This record gives sequence, C-alpha cells and structure tokens, in this order.
Amino acid sequence: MRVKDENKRKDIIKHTLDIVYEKGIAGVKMASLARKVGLSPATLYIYFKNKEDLILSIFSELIGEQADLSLGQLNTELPYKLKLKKIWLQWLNFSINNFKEKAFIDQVKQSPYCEEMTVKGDLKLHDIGTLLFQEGKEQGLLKEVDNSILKAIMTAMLNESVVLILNKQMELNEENADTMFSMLWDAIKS
Amino acid sequence: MRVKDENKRKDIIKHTLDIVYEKGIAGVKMASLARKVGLSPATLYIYFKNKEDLILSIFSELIGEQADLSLGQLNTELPYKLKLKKIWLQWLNFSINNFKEKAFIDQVKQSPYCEEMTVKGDLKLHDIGTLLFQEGKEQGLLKEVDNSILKAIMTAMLNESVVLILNKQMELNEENADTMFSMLWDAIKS
Amino acid sequence: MRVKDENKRKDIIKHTLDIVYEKGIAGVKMASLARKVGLSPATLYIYFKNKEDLILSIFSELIGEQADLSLGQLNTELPYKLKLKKIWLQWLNFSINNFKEKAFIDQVKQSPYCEEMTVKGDLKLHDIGTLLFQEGKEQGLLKEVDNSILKAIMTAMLNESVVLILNKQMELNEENADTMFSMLWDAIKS
Amino acid sequence: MRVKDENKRKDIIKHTLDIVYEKGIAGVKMASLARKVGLSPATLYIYFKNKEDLILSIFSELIGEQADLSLGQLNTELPYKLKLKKIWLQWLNFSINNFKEKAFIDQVKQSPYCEEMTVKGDLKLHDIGTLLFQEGKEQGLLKEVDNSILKAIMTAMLNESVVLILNKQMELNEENADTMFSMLWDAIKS
DNA sequence: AATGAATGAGTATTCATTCAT
DNA sequence: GATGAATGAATACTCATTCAT
Repeated sequence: MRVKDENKRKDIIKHTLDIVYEKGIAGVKMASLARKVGLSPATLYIYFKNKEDLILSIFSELIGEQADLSLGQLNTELPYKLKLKKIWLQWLNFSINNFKEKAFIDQVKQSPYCEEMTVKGDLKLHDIGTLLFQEGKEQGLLKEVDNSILKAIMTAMLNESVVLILNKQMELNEENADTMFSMLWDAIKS
Repeated sequence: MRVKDENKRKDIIKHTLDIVYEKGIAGVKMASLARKVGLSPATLYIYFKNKEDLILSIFSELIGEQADLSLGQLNTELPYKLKLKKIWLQWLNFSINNFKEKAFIDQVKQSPYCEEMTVKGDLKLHDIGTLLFQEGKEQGLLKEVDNSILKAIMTAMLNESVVLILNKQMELNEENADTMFSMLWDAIKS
Repeated sequence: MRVKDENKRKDIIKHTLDIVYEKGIAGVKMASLARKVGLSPATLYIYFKNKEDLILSIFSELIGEQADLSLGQLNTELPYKLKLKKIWLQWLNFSINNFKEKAFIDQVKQSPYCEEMTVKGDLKLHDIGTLLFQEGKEQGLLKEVDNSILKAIMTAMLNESVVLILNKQMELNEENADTMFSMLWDAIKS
Repeated sequence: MRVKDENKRKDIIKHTLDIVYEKGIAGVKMASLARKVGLSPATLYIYFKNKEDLILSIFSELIGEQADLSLGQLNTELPYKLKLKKIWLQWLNFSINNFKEKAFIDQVKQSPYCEEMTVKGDLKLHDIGTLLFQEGKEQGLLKEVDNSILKAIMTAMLNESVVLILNKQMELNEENADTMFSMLWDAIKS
C-alpha cells in the first residue's frame, strides 16, 4: 500500500495561497492547482472534499493559527504601552511574514464562500482586543471610545503598514516601526 | 439610426455595482446582469466591448469621479486643520454614500482585471494627497514622515470608519465624526 | 435574432428515447446526445435545465399523452366485453407503436430520477382502471377481486404481449390479438 | 498463501444486490460497495476482474440457481393442474423471498451489461417451460397456443403477483395465492 | 440598435481501475 | 491476499461571447 505523504496536503495549501495571492480566489482552478502541486486533479479530492472545502479548510486553519499567536503575550509584566507595542510589532511581523495568508483570509472574508461559516477564530481575536483595550482604559491611558473603534484603528494602521512595506514604499526597520506605532499611539492615547 | 441610450448604460453600471457588492466580481455573469437590467445579453456588448471592458470602464469612471470631488476643496481659505477635516468629512460622506462604488473599486484593485491597467485616477488622487500634506508640513503642523505614510493612515482611518458605520457598530453623526477625525489628527499632527 | 426552432426540442426528446431504449438511462450522456441531435452540448441546456429536467420532462409528457389516450373510449355504448377489448387493443397498439416511450417510462420509474416526483399521469390511469373494472363488476361480468389485481393482470398481459411481439415471437395480427385478449378475458371473467 | 475467502465473495454479492435494489445498477460504485463490505476497493478486484465481471458473474449465478430450483418438481406424480400449481407457488415464493435477486436479474437484462452475453440459464428455464406446457397440452388441459405465449402469461402473472405483494397491495396467503393461480389457470386452460 | 438563440472553451467533480507496499 | 493512495478518462454543467435576424 502506498503511504499518504502528509506533505502533500501542505503543498496543496501552499500553492493555493500562492494562486489566491496572485489571481484571487476565482483564479483557483482545481486542475491547474493540481498540476502545480504535481498531482492529478482527482488526487486533490482525496485531501479536500471539493473546492469549497479546500478554501474553507485553509481559512479555518489560518484563522486558528493567527488567534493562537497573540494569546501568549497578554500576561507579560511590561508597562502597558510597551506591551501594546510588543503585540503590535508581533502582529505586524506576522502579517508581513504571512502576507499571503493574510491576503487569503481577506479574500475569503469577502467571497461567497464565507457566507455560511461562523468565523470562530475571529471571536478569539475579538476577545483579545477587548482584554487589551480594557486594561489600557483602566490605567487611564487610552481614549474613552468604544473598543470596536480602538480595534478598528489598530487594525487599520496595521493593514496600511503592511501595504506600505509590501509595496516597498516603506522599509521594515525599527525606526519605521517606531514611527508607525507612535502614530497609532498618538491616535488612541487619552 | 437610434443612438446608444445613455440611461441604459447607467442602468448596466448600477446593476453591476449591486452585483459586485453582493457577490463579488466573480458573481457578475453577463447573462444574469442583462436579465436584471432588462436587456438581452447581446445588448450589453453594444455598450461595453466585453466583460473586462465593462469592469474597467466602470472602475475608471469611479476613480475619476472620486478624484474630481476632492480637487475643489483644496483652494479654500480655511485654517489647515479645518480644511483637512472638511476634506476628510467629505471623503467619509462620499465613501458612506457610495459604499458600493467603493467596494467595487477595492474588489477590482485586487482582481486580475486590474493587472494591465495603469490607474490614472489614482495618480490624480496621489497628487492631491501630496499637495495637501505638503501644505501641512510647510506650516509645521504635520509629522515629518513620508507623504505615503500620511496618506496611508488617512486612508486607513477612513476605511475603518466606513466599515464601522456600515456594520452599524458606529452611528454617522457629528460627534463620532469628530472623534474619528481627532484620532486621525492626533496620529499625524507633529 | 435567430428564431427558436421548435423541432429542436422534439429532436432532443426523440434521440433521448432512442438512447434510453438502446442503452438505458445511464447511457444518456449530454455531450453525445447533443452530437446526435446536431447541437452543441450547451444548447441542450437552453431547452432543458439539466439532465434530470430532461428525463423528468419527457417522462411527464409521455405519461400525460398515455393517459389522455384512453379517456375517450370509456363512454362508448358497446357491450362491456367489446369495450374492454377495444381499450385493450388500443393500449396494445399504443404500446407497440410507442415501445420506446414505454421502455422509457419503465426505466425512469425504477430509476433514482423518479424518486421525488409524484406521478400525476399514473393517477389518471389508475382512475380509468377503477371506472372500467367497476362497470364490469356491476354487470356481474368480472371476478369479485380487488381492482388492483385486475389492473395488474391486464397490465401484465399487455406487457408480455408487447414483449412477444417486439421479440418477433408473435406476430401482431387480429388472430393473435384475439387469442391474447381471450386469455385475459378468461382470467378475469367471473 | 492465503486463499480467497469465500465469505467475502458472498458479502460482496449480497451488498451488490442491496445496492442494485435500492439505486439500480448505475448506483453500484466500486468504492462505496467496497466500503460497505468492509474491504478496500482494490480487494474487490481480487474477487472480480472488473465491474462488468462483478455484475455478470452475479447474474449468471442467479440465473443458474433459479433454473436448478424448478427441475426437481417436474417428475412428481401429481395431477397436472396440481403440479402446475405447485411449481407456480414455488416460483412465487422464490420470487418473493428473492425479490432483490429478481430485481437484479431484471435490471441487468435491460442494461448494456447484458448485451454481449448469451443467457444460458434462461435457456434452461425455457426448456422446463416447454416440457411443462407440452405435458399439459398432451393431456388436453391447456389452450393450443404457442408455448412462448403460455410461458409469457405465466411469467406475467407471477411478476404482477410479486409486485402486488411487495407493494403491500396484496397479502401473501393461501387464499390470495389460490385466487391468482385460478386466474392464471382460467387464462390458459383449454 | 436590439435581441434570443447558439456555442466553444472551459471547470468542478466522479469513478473504475491500477500502483506500490 | 490485502490495502489506501493515486489517477486518467470521462461527464454534467457554465458562461462570455457571437450569430442571424
């Protein structure tokens, strides 16, 4: 009996991410994906039930990883601003290093594939945000605006930083990271 | 000889925007679009050479309108912060009132349709940003960071505000608009 | 504008009947059906929504025709036995002349396509049988057994007669028809 | 070396009969059949060369069993009508108890699988019929019609009885069996 | 200009069968 | 013998686009 090569699933996912990054979700054609991975189209259907399953399975796994990442940092004993900066930098780095994953998540979110699915991972992230901003407000460091606004701004700055860096309009170094974070901080601090 | 009916063209565009907002660009099927507009599929091809032309023509027109909008405000004789706020509010309102148009632009930008096209309208916008931020820096009011960063942040805040409002997580009233703008201002002011 | 040739639908149906008779329902391949009719596969989908619709539409139409056929004969003023014979001969002729249609109906009935459909036409036929046998019983001419049994026997004899004739084991002439009917009559008469 | 497990072969056949009864021959998928039996798809191919072989092997075996069954009864020393009734009842019971087998045979007969095969078993049955009806005619008890007609009627009545019983429109008891047989007898008796 | 019919070139998916262990 | 993985060859269906009027 041939043994299942567990790398194959990873290969499929990797190439799917590549394609989505380059051509969008609609650009994922089962046949050409298979060719890229070096498989027969039929083999894809051993690893994923169908195209929807392929897209949503990857989506779920990515959301899960992303959420897991941040949970560790919340309990550190740093001053609030530094802790926030650390988490922010961590998110920034994660986003840069996983820009294809991020692009994939964004695309799926606004695609029809996402319609029926409850995004569990996102809830985790939401809770993290809540905890984080609550702490800042309690220490009187953050503006007294709704958490969703704070989270929106943080996300927005993150996203745009990533875009600037990926578009080579900005380098990813400590100085620039400091600049971006200080602008974020100025925006949300009380 | 009958002439092309300009209303029909507008109808096609309107329904295309609707579809893209609801189902994404991949959801635009020439036949069902035609049915929605009340035309034959063949008639679409009188108004637009093909699907790509349909998408990109709409895209160009929208980008053009968006840019035109802002140009008027630059010459007003208000203090800088107020002028910036006015432009920001104008953009915000425009984005809210034209969220389908905005969604369309975003979708096209990350679609394969956009690949071969030089985004003329965007250049216009880029120039506006340059002028605007230049003025602020000259008056010593803005942080001395790259214009692209300033523009990115302004765009980011705009986008997230729109999302919050459209998702009904935030109301569109003067107070909230003030809050969002003041956060933006804090972020970019020197 | 090209005009729709109403014969095309009939052609599709005719060739579908041929294929089902020769190879069974599973032998109906949309592409080769289209080729036989002289159309593109895509064109089939203008006339029938999908394969299931193709099969079930034909089925419904055939059932309808079959039922309509018999309704007329019920009111004639012949002696019962002669009337029954006339209807029987009519059914026999119909079955012989439309053996492909009959085969089609039989195949669909035991196929998964039939599962979800309520067979309206059959109900009509059922009612006809009921009326017919009721009359015979009232005149004391038929055995006092359940109508479903009488109908079953009549159907059975019909089917087997058709098989014998189509297999060339029996000729379709008046003598043989008489023989078959008299055997049927002997079986059901009181 | 292990030998082919005869129980496995029986299991495969049993589940094949189940599937054909429920979903028709087209419903037999080698992979899911294997799963049902608790085997790997590849293992099926140890027991049967391919799908056609699977279907036709089962078919041949069933035809053989059916013919064997009847041969024993022909020599009994009963009066003709009673002997015929006994054989008829035996066939009826066999058909009821083996309705899946019967359905299988019917389905295969009208499927493309049957095309190239000469139905040996049926010949045996044909000979039995010939002997049986010959005897009846010699004793002046049966109508002087072609044996194929007599056989057709007997088969027809049998089939319809089975259908009535399996559809619960008729109970399988001595009275009903008597009724059905007497109708058959009335039909064929001289 | 306007149109409904028609279609070629895809696209996802299935499934009998074989491979490699 | 037994097996799970792998696949080639279908197959139903879609859709942007063109045809013929």
